[in-house]
Amino acid sequence: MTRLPAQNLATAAHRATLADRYAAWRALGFDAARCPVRNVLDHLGSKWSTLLLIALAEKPMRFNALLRDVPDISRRMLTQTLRDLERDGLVSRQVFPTKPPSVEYRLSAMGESVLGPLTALVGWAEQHFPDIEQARARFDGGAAGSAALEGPNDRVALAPVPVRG
Amino acid sequence: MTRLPAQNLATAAHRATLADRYAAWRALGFDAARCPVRNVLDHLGSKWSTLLLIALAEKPMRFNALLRDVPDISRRMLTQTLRDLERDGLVSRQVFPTKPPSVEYRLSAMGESVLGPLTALVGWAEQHFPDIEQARARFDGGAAGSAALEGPNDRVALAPVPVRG
DNA sequence: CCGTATCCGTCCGGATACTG
DNA sequence: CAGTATCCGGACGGATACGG
Repeated sequence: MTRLPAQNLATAAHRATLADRYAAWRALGFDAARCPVRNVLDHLGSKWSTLLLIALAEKPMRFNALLRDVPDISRRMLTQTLRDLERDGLVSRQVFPTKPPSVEYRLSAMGESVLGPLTALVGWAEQHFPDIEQARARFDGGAAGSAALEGPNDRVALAPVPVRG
Repeated sequence: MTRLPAQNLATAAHRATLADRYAAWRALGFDAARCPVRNVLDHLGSKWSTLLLIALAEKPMRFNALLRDVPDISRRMLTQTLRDLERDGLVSRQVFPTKPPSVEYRLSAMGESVLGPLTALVGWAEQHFPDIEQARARFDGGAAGSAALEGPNDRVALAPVPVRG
């Protein structure tokens, strides 16, 4: 009733786009090897890769600089994540034959091209972070806690679904 | 020399945006609990959540429908991922008191709002999937294989970096 | 300085069987 | 139909020590 029509149109468009791709993936047999979501996004969603891409977005950095900059990462995970990113062609590794040797990591052209979509998603995450924390708090303490706060928003079952017509 | 100036400007803007946020996170102590990337994107990047969001983008679905639709997912992971998405407020769960009971999952308003950024990222993944596969192939077999293919593209170390000024 | 190797605990995630 | 419980292998991920 009081919904925003513009927003509905926008999400409807996104729905259609995604539904089409989803159907296409299914048509291709939905092989894990051929599904971009499972092959590409799973890597990007890995614990540290996004953070590293953002760190490298600022400027090229050396190994120990990254180690200091991303506070909780361990040597092992830094090496491993950088290698994964390098393997996917998002980051390039440049060795300077100094003594002691120094290695610099920088975003490749493809790595820079992902910053756009990534920025959008990070922006969404920041914008909705309060809502998400609120939803989590409601969900976690919700069962035992206040039932009166959310009365009319809880959708109740009114029209039973026919069980597999 | 032959770079595209427009693209450089665009990525420069993204760089600046991300660098600012990164600096802001650092200023806040970089606590894991307060970093949207680590708190929100890690969940979205989880193995199945993106796929489920896309599946639910098409239309609301019931448990076993999702189980059939996302071929490789197990009951356990489907339950768990749906609960996580529900906890974050991206998916709502509606129980119909039929016999046997039926449960329908649908995107919440916030869940629909993520489709935009997600579509962008999925689009990027699809667009660059061939390049990524190529990069992987080069990286995996690259060390032993053809060195002549990529001659002038390999950046060599020319100017040694001063070791911590 | 830039990693690799090793050890080791934790959690992810699949298979199966069972309940309401 | 829609889950929960249990088991179990393997991957994730930290700490430490060592090598180039």
